[in-house]
Amino acid sequence: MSVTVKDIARRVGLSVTTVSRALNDHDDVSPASKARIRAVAEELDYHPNAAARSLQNSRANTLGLVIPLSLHRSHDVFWLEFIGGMAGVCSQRGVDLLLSATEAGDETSTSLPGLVRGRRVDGLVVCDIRTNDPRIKQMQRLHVPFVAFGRDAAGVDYSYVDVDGVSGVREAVLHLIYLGHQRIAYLGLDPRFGFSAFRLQGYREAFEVSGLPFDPELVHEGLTETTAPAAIGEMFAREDRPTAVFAAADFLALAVLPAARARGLSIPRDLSVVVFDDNLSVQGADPPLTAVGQPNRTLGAEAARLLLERIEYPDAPVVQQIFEPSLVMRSSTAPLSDLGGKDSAETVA
Amino acid sequence: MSVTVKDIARRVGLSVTTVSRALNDHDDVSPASKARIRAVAEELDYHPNAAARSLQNSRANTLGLVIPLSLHRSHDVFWLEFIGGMAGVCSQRGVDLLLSATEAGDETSTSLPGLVRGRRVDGLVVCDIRTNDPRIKQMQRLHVPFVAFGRDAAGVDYSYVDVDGVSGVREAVLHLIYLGHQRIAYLGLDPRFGFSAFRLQGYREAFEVSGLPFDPELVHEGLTETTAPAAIGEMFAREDRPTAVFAAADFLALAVLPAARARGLSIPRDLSVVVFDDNLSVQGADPPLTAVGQPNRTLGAEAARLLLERIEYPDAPVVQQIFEPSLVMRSSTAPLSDLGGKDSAETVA
DNA sequence: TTGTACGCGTTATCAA
DNA sequence: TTGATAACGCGTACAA
Repeated sequence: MSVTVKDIARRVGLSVTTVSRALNDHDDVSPASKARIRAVAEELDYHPNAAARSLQNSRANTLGLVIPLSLHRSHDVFWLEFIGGMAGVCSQRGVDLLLSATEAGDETSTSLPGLVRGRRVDGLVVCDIRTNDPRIKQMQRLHVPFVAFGRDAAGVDYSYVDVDGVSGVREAVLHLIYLGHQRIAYLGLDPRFGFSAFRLQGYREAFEVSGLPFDPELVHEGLTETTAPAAIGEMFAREDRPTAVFAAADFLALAVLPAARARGLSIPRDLSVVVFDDNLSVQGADPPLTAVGQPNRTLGAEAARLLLERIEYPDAPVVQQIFEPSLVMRSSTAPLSDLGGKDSAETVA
Repeated sequence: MSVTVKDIARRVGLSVTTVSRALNDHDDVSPASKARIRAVAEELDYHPNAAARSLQNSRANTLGLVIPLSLHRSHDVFWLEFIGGMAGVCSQRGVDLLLSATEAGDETSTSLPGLVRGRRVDGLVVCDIRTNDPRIKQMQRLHVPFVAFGRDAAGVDYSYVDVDGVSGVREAVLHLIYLGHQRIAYLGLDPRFGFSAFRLQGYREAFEVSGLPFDPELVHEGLTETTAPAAIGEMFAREDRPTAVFAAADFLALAVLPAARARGLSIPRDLSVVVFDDNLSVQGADPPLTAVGQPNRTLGAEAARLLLERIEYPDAPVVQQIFEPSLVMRSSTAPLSDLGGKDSAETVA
């Protein structure tokens, strides 16, 4: 059935030791033997048994990615690119990528440390860190090599890769403020996500920096696909409706568009919109939305690199890598038109 | 470092054999021993070494997913849901999911059969089957358990999961024809993709069925993100521009919208649009697009199920599962307005 | 330069 | 009900 070193050894009339060394390119094998052994290995289509190898050198040669596929809206395109980034680095470095997609409530499944302790993987990239995430402590206690994607507000004693949500949102909101907007709504996700606090903080900072009053009434957190439309509709119905909106996710921004249209609000003339995370749905919207872009692929790639390093040098100091998002100007933002007037629809950028 | 059965055995004063059997819930261990052994295992946070287990029973307990992440537009949301579907079934069945994301040109990396022959995985779900895909033959020759997602036009002797691209497109185009359209453009992807032929065939069949002339001039294949805008612009510039468009991918449809706007064509009044694959960018477009929806998650889940079955019963007959896509009516399609008139913009659905 | 012998952690076989 | 032993396939001291 399976071809093993033994088969090759028999075939070439040498010992398994020599075969093993030849295939691993040790330099204490005669070139002649090496050549023959390799030829035979090729001919027999030999592939080393990964399990045996793992068992021998107690390394799985595999990275684990723990990702909450069903927690977010399942079609959150961000993750695909993140995965792609990790996969690229993995294939380049000759390690495999194991996907552990945790279902929403199903924390019981495989314990994360279990994956490592059972030598299924050598380390983990853990996504979607919540504030005060118990998984972090657990992994630290068990000395599981890991890199977090995202961080909880408090902890700073572990390696992570993250985007600077504070500055990303702050710049986005400042952009709106520079355009003259003062009543800027904040549409946010579940505050339990680690990034939620950062994004909201960025929003507040923008107001602080520019000395504008912060109105808590304009902050809507915990919005979901089902609750967003109603909340947005209500917001627009009010007398003192906002003149601009920051949306923490694509689907929130896309819910704003029809709601605005329904009330006869034209974008960007009557309402400016900025969204966090740039993707096809945001670019293809009408009008294309000004967005806070993250280096999706790079985030995944760096997470993988950091993890590999961490596995190799477990005692190396913690590395924390924060990427700056960039504001991509499109045509959903414009200067506040004076007194709700209808003529100042020029974009200043 | 790692806790093994030996540690447990020492601790409870029994043999490793008994420990192993207790942990695997064999019924020839005294309840008392079982309880003690389990307690100690828990206490020591024991996790069986996956490699050792694999080596012993020559099963990796892992499915491989071979997916072309960078080949398509990287943010093709479809794949994320497909992966989610597979991951769900895997976690439910207690097997792991190994992701092998092949880079565009990099066919050399790990040979697919190698993954199985090296016992890295027990079988493969292979995506993005091309016409006459060499990987299929290779896997068949080496008796690698696999399930394809997609099929090449010819082959029918392997297990696959697929969407009925022919009927999906045919119904979509017939919908347009029923609305009175005759000049319907076809915007397609690289014809080397297995599904391309099916989709184009669906397009042709719609014309055959309804007895309308088929105009090859209206067929544009091999469009990419970079080439699409020009091709579309040119198409609209012509005197005999189409009155409706079928787009084989989200980004193609999203490229149609601004091009139409630029020429003063209003959708759906002057131009109807149908797109293959339903997702957020399509739903959030203005207007929301009539789309051919695929059961993304189900496709992934079924692929995983089929593969598990195939691994367990390698000699069972081939299973080929074709899912019917469904046409989701939205507001990008409307009856052909007579003589380019501007008043008959009612939707008939 | 090559071969012998052992161990990685687990499970299965067989005997007690 | 339990235990000793072998085996899975590989890599590596150590000896030759």
